[in-house]
Amino acid sequence: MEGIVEENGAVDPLAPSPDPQSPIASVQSVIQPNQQSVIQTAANIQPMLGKGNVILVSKPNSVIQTTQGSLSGLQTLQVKVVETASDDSFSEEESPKKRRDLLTRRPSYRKILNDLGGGEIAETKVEQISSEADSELSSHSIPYHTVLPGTAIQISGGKGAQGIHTLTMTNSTAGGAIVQYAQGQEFFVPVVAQGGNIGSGNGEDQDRKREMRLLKNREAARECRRKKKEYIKCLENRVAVLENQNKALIDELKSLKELYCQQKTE
DNA sequence: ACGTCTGCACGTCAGACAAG
DNA sequence: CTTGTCTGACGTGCAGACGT
Repeated sequence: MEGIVEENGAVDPLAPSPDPQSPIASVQSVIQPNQQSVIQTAANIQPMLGKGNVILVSKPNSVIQTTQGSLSGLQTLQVKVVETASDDSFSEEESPKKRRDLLTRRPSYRKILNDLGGGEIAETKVEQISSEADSELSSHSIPYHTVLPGTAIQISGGKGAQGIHTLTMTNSTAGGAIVQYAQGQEFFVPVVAQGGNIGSGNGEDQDRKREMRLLKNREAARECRRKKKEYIKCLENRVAVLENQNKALIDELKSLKELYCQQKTE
């Protein structure tokens, strides 16, 4: 099956792209409406830019750019100019909410990173942290319901200095405590009450819920910041690529002008 | 040494949003 | 509607650079 590379007509470079599994790969347009398109592709869709593939662009005279810096393969590409829906093409029936979503709502960093192919790494990293915490606990035979009375405990793994882990209990509440181990990794350990129930009263349950929420939000905030940084790096890279491209185009224009003047005077 | 400034990372809250 | 997630905004603490 032939691959189709379709220009994403969105003006916003942050606009979400379609399902990556889709045969239609998305490339993002980073120019203003009614201007010629600059199509920038990620390296991971390079294989698609081969013979027999079709690039759909919504504007004539578009420039196609790859991160590889080579356009040689594009000679085999077929570029089709297609009519695409403009921003004004929303039907009256389109709900205001959907319209607003499509036009103004900035996609989340998670979405953006997924589009950029970095989402999976982020997901696995988070899961890895949790599972590492799980395995650390189980490997040291600390059941989740263990009461941790001290503020810090050390557990030797039996393999010398490398096996020593420090668990620091903080934010201790009636409902439990947040335990930090290794490098900033932490988890919540509910305290077993006398009767064996987790928590005891309504207020304590509220406290525990609040602690859990704060902990999760803390981690979410960290993750959000990490993604934001990654995203900003991406944008900076794109700026660099576009600046280079702009420079190259200016040079090309210059030489073509010179050639034209030369031929004119002859 | 000391204060001040600046940048960074963090925790928390609030609000928007999505999923069930 | 409820609950959980994401992210902007705000305030705080810390470290390094800089001027005095």
